[in-house]
Amino acid sequence: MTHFRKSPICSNCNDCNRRSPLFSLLNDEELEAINKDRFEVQYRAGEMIFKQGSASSHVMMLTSGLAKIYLETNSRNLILKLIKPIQMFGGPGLFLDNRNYYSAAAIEDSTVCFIGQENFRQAVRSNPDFAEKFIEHINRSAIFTFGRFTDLTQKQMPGRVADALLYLSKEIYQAPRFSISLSRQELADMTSLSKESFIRILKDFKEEGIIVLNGDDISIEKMSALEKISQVG
Amino acid sequence: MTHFRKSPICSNCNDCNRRSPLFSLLNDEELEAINKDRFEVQYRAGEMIFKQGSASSHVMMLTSGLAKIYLETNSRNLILKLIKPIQMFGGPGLFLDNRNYYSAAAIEDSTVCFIGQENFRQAVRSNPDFAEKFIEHINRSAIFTFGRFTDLTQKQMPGRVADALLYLSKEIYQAPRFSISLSRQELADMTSLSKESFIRILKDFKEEGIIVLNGDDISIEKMSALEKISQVG
DNA sequence: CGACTGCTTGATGTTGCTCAACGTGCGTGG
DNA sequence: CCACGCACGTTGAGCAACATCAAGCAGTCG
Repeated sequence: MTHFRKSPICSNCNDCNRRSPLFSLLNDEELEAINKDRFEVQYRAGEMIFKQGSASSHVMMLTSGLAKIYLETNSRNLILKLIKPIQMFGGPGLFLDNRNYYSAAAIEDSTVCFIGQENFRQAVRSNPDFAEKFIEHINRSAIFTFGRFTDLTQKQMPGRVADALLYLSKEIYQAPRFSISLSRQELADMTSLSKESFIRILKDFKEEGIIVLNGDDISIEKMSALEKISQVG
Repeated sequence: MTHFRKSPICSNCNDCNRRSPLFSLLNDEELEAINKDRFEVQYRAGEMIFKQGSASSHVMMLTSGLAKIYLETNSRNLILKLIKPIQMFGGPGLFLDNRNYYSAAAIEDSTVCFIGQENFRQAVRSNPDFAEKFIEHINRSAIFTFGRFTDLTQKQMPGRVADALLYLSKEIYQAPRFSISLSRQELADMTSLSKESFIRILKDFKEEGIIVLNGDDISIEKMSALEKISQVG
């Protein structure tokens, strides 16, 4: 089960400060205010962090591990993006109705830092640079979502699988070889395909020598071929 | 062609001020700053307002007419949403790289008010209430996009066509009967269907007595049936 | 009157899902 | 220790959903 840390990994916000471009804009006083009732929670792989529709009272930072942000629908889950350290998430309901418009769950064992919403809001109000940077962050998310939008509605199976592999390689693991901690179902949820279809395309890529596949270990052998497939859709 | 108005429809921002919850938060001085180099452009139906990828130097308000916001892809266009008076658009690249991440075009003859980006930015910096409200606006857009996302990836044809009709009826025309100013292709672009498929489903709805269809005139006869179809997908 | 554009309909082909079966590893209880 | 259940991954077969292609039709503009 989840475990509230008595002794947080970060004793103050300076760690995040060093690593997150957003919080480096706050002065000591503002950081102190945010630091005051900040707390951390640890999650085991598979555990839900928050659920779509529930009340959202905090802004969150992932400080270790790997998490998924996903939309829940009648039938399926749709993974919008993955979150790795140090990234902020939990935004959309903010300043609105304070509800979560997507769900989040840990994929690997993870640590999440919770920042009180009122404190965050106060920082936005008092510090224009911080506000601007935050708007920039939201806009970047929106643009990312647009990209996903066109990818998922316009491309067909091979293009979408290629997208997922490239995303994992370039954005998440930042290497051409990596060991995936997502299940096949979750990989399918990233592409809005059935897991059977995802597996089939993966097999095709393997047989064409584009990737070497061994269980959860993937090595992209022909990066440019994969990029080509991603482009043509 | 487009026509730069020497004598704008709004002589100052008070009109928008009255109607847009966002600008009502600015004081006279801030409004004056924004008003200073504001200008209006009129577009004829079908004309493009700005194009995906181009530089974005202004925040825009639609003050009359009807416009579409759409993503351009290799093959098709995907209409993200429609804009009616008085709504703001043109956001995502703001505070980032100042580029447009979607295209906009007039569907009916329209008037657009252009607000200098630097002036807008200054208002965000100087007025925390305005900043908050603007963030709220962006977040609302993001949430809307999430909804579209799940609708387009999870529902099949009848559900998507029902969504489009309900959107037009409830959000845009705000009546159960309306005369559509979008082409069949544009309606299809709202749903990410081929225009043939869209037409076919429309015909089905007509034959089932859910709508009365006469060219571009649509009357929704069985609203609850349509909502049901939208829900089950 | 002919060319053109947008709408509609039918016929045909492809894509990708569902379902079912089977394999494999892993934990649990006898 | 083995037997069993269970979750996950893999593969194949059949089918539903949707796109594409082609043709016809009405309105419009020169």
